[in-house]
Amino acid sequence: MGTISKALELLNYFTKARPLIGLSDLARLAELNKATCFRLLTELADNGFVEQIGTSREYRLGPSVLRLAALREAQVPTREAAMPVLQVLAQQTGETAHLSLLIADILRPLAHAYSAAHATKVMLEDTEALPFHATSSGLAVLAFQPEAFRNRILAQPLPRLTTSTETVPAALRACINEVRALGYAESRGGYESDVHSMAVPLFDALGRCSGALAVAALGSRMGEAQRRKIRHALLQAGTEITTLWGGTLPADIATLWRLAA
Amino acid sequence: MGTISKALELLNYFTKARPLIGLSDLARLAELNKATCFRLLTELADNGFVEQIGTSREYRLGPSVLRLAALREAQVPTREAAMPVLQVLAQQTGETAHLSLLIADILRPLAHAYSAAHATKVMLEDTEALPFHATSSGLAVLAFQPEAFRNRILAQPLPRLTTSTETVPAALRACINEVRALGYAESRGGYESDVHSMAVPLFDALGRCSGALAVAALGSRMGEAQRRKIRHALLQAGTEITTLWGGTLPADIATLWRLAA
DNA sequence: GCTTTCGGTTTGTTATTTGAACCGATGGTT
DNA sequence: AACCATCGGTTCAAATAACAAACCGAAAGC
Repeated sequence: MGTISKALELLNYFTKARPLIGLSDLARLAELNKATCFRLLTELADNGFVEQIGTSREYRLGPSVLRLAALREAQVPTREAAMPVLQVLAQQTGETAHLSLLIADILRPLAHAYSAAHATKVMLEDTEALPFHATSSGLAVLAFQPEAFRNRILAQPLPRLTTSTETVPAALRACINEVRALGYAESRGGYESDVHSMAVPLFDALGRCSGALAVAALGSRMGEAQRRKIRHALLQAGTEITTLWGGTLPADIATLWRLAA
Repeated sequence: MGTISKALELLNYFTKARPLIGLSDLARLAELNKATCFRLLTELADNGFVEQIGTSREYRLGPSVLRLAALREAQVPTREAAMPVLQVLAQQTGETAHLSLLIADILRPLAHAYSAAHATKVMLEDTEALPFHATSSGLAVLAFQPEAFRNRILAQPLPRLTTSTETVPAALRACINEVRALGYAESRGGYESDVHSMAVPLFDALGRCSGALAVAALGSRMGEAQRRKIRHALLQAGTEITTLWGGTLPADIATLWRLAA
């Protein structure tokens, strides 16, 4: 791995749950030599990608990312365009809606919207990456990636997160085929035991699946009527976001979604 | 300069006016060998900081920056917090308000708001960096930096952008002293000949000046009454944003602003 | 006051980065 | 159709920057 990747990877250790990291900590997390980590950090800091917080000497993400993100959104309004649709989706279904993006082989939540309908809801403030094998979003994305990508993911260790987590590659491939046949994915407690979720893939302008849109509900609220409602809202919102992104649904998905709607 | 800085600097060449850049172009812009540039770009692409646009093979900013920016805003709500204040400022003054951040020794516009009051307004869609010596924002920031920083900037070439641009370091130092004495900066056509602007410095939680807030007006509309109005609105908005940032105004500035308000 | 850990620095060794030349493909010009 | 320039991308010896371990002084815990 090159130096640049190492430096950029450092940025990934900053999370909502852990916004400040000290040099030694970060070196340990990234499994780097302290001197190396220091050099990487100072160079990142020189460019405004991290900054040091006065007294404690810890590091946090810097202001450079703001400018770049504003630029990216201006050119490809990803988050901004999806946000209102996400909110409507949460409100329509009464559950938590969230959108994830496939970035460098990792599926990362980018935005979410909560519903006020229930006192209990699925929270995902601190989720940093969604496991492909254990979430509906993961399966939805996996189903529409090149075979090589799927193989790479399924060859990795697939941790059993709950008693319901499917961890057998062959079984997961069967799930994935089903996702392709249905046009959406479903997970019943595969990630957290009492969370039931449904997801649809999202496509970019080149027809590649670049993310997923999901609704995560408490398992106890997930009756057949609710599933139908969620599926319907999800397919509609998925179409909408893909359109807003200037994306194109693969013909078969477009057909499936139209029939189900 | 290290490899990381070279790579991160590549990201700076993407602008609103130039969102897509080809390999050879970028290599020329950054004055890098094409092979080097290619390696940097692929590593950036591996991490989602740039991506290649299908057919044309040009590069653009990638989705990674979105995630990082969302994280940064969650911890330090810079842009989001300032935006509404900026809009009010534009509306109150009837002119263009903009906010810039000091990032790695460069003053970069981060957000702006236009007023609907006049058919003619100052646009700054494509501005990527504000020269310190020729803009009110630049002078406002410069006035509250460590002496070493000022020296560094004033030792660089100071291009004459208009006939009104002040380019003599000694004269600029006098201007800067005046800015410190007044608590705000002013530029009359130093950047663009028919644009007159006023700016105040913004401070972070450690009392360091980390940016500037400015109102840019057409010179023809800048009478004494308008100047007073802008100054008043600017000082108020500057106080507000600094507060929202959890920042602290230096005691002397706080006094100056209170007296002028 | 002892020990650990912190952020940061120094050093010689090592491995990565670099840049000129080179590809095949593409697209305009004559 | 022959030509030429330029594109994105690749190769490989030479140069340079990254690396790990040991070391600092300062602060914190005990």
